[in-house]
Amino acid sequence: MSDVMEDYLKAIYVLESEEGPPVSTSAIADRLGKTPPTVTSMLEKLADRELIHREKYKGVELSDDGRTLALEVLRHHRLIEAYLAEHLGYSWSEVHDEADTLEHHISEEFERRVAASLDDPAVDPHGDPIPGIDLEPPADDGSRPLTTAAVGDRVVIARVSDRDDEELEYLDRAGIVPGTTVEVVDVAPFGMVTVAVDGGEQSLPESVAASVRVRATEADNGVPDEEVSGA
Amino acid sequence: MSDVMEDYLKAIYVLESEEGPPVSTSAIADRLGKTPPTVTSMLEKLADRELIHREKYKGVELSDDGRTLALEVLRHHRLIEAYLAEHLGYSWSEVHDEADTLEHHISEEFERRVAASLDDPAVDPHGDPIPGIDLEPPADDGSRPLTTAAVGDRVVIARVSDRDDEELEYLDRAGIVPGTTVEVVDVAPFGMVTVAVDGGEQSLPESVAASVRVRATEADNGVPDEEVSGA
DNA sequence: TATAAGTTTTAGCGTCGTCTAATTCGACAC
DNA sequence: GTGTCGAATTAGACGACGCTAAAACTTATA
Repeated sequence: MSDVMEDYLKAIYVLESEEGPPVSTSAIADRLGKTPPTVTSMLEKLADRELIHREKYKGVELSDDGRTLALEVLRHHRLIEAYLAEHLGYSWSEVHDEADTLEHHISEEFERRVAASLDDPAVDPHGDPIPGIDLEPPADDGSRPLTTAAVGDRVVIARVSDRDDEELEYLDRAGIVPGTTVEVVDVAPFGMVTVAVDGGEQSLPESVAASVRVRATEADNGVPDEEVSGA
Repeated sequence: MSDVMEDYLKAIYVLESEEGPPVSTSAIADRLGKTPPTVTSMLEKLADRELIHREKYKGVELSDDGRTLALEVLRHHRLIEAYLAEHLGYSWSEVHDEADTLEHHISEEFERRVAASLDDPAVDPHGDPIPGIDLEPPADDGSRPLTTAAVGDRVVIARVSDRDDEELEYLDRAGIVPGTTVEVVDVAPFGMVTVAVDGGEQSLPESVAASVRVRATEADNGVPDEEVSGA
């Protein structure tokens, strides 16, 4: 397994979680910053090794082996993020890039020691679940995108996508961090969501709001109380 | 700079310290486990980038740029070794392999934070000097190979080469660790050195003794008191 | 249902780092 | 001086991974 293959598997895993299988060639290409032909040829190799199931022109899906490998990389990534924040003083918005490289280069021993020194954390600094040592897919945490909340909802920030550094810094400064409780004060027709946090208000464009996941506050029952789209 | 190039530069740096320039193609090939033609072609690339000076059929020598790069990698390596031992509970004989990989994959930020959390250490767990942030070559530390000591000398273990895991484990168990004071009780004609340590005695074959470096104890003046070989 | 638009794959190529086999070089002995 | 032997380089190949341009497939639409 090369670093590169690990990156493909991780990308497919995340895309499966976001959009469900099958995952398209172009979605992978976009996420990894490669051209579609490059992705096609790597998908052929992954299929040869039976890490994915592939139907030409249709898309791919992780096999059990591929999923296990993807979860191992994801476990590395999130443990490293947690470690950097906890023991080396990184802020939660800085850890992603460092972890993205290191995840491919640590030993099992290192993984064990880092996990132990953190007391086997369940989530990373962005609120994303850390796969366990058994490499089973983490259970659904009941969070949903902020874009599905309705005006008046009081919700707790569960996770913030770690894809974009600048966005993260912005949200950090705005006080929108995992664990904070916010109230939705407005949802504009073009998807802009405004929340009350810390006495102030913050408006988030749809693209950003979609990458913030929330959970109902303890008072609520955890089920969205609006229709979410059709259904 | 690829990982691979960094490995070549580091190897050339170490070989220059051990044997002085010029460094031969085959010495590099041996150290890195590559074939000589492979090394030749990489040396051409390093020379193109002016990281080394090269005379065909003669050997190579680091340029100033190349040396700086080598020292940066070495700084990473030794800082990581120190960090693993100090903060993650690795023993000093286990750290080498992990550091050998990670040294190529950490950011400047990570380097800074690790150095700070260790309070800018001067040596790694094997006793090897850690190049400073200025990337100047470390000054001679006055140590010399144990093979140059004479019977009756009392010396302090200064450094133990980190090349071989098993050798390291053995020396660790024998109590031959940086900082220990030992007395040389015998030097056999074929190079075997026997030292008294901890009330017991340990005999080391020449190959091992050569990779252990010692310094005079405080009582001494730091200058070898025997002729060392010709000179 | 025929065609256009968009996606995916195929074809063909370049670079990097590695190898083996063949050749050339340099140094030392005679 | 010349021959020989070990070290180094050249020649030629390969696998991994990336790209662009062209062809093929899918799907939506008219």
